Amino acid sequence: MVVGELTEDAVDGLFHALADPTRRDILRRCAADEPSVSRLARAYPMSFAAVQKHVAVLERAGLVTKESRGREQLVRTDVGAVGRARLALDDLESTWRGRVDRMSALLAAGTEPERKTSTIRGTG
Amino acid sequence: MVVGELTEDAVDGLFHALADPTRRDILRRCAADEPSVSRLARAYPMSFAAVQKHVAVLERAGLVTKESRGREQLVRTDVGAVGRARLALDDLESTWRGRVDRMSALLAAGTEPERKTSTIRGTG
DNA sequence: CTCACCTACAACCATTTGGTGGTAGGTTAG
DNA sequence: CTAACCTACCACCAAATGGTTGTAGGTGAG
Repeated sequence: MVVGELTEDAVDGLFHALADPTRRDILRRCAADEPSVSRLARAYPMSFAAVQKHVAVLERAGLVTKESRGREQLVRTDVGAVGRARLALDDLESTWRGRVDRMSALLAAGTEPERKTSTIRGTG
Repeated sequence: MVVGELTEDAVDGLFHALADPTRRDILRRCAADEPSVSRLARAYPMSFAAVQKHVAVLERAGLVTKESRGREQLVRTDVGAVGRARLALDDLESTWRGRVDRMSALLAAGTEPERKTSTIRGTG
């Protein structure tokens, strides 16, 4: 039992969303700032609709959330969602690492001061 | 090997290769075992050529290696490569962790340590 | 109200992807 | 040698992706 919350489709969407440099840049921008979609769009050499689609892909993957503020939609990166991608990698690795190694990884994570500000929630 | 040498293209290839359930399953199989391409192909409800393409995608991403043994090509998962994907996620996270940390410091020094949703113009 | 702006959504197009089959070359067995 | 097998590579096709433009609706300012 590893990532019970993450279905194969969810992992597909997660990695697919991450497999694009524009989308990864959007993630960086919307983690440091909280721009509207149109302001985001001005940062890239493509149309507003194209950026809108990228944001939609990220939103479907659960990597960003949108918050209505007036006539704008503020986009913000869900920091914990990247933790879900990490869990998907853990799940992959656990296959060939075995349970003992996995447990030691958990122990190592416990002894080290991991980030507390980004709670890794399996619930999406 | 320094891992900071991950180019954007490399990250693209990594995540794209991981964004497919068949390819992820191939990774699991070829980490536990070291099957030939044809034996691998028999495990999936698709043609040999299709599986061959999936293996090629994984190989280009550096996730598996092929070893010639007679007339066969044994496929094996490069365990360290998944670590590279993890580092790509680390890179993503570190970007905004640093910036968020800096912004928090600025906010703490200047005004109340609340979110930046506090009044922007006027004091309300 | 009008005007400007932001957003969502549709239609459309070029390219890529994921699948198919077929063919050619190399290797092991008989 | 022939036969059987494994692999690489080709052409082809349907579907998805990434981009474009255009249109319609909602919101804020004057």
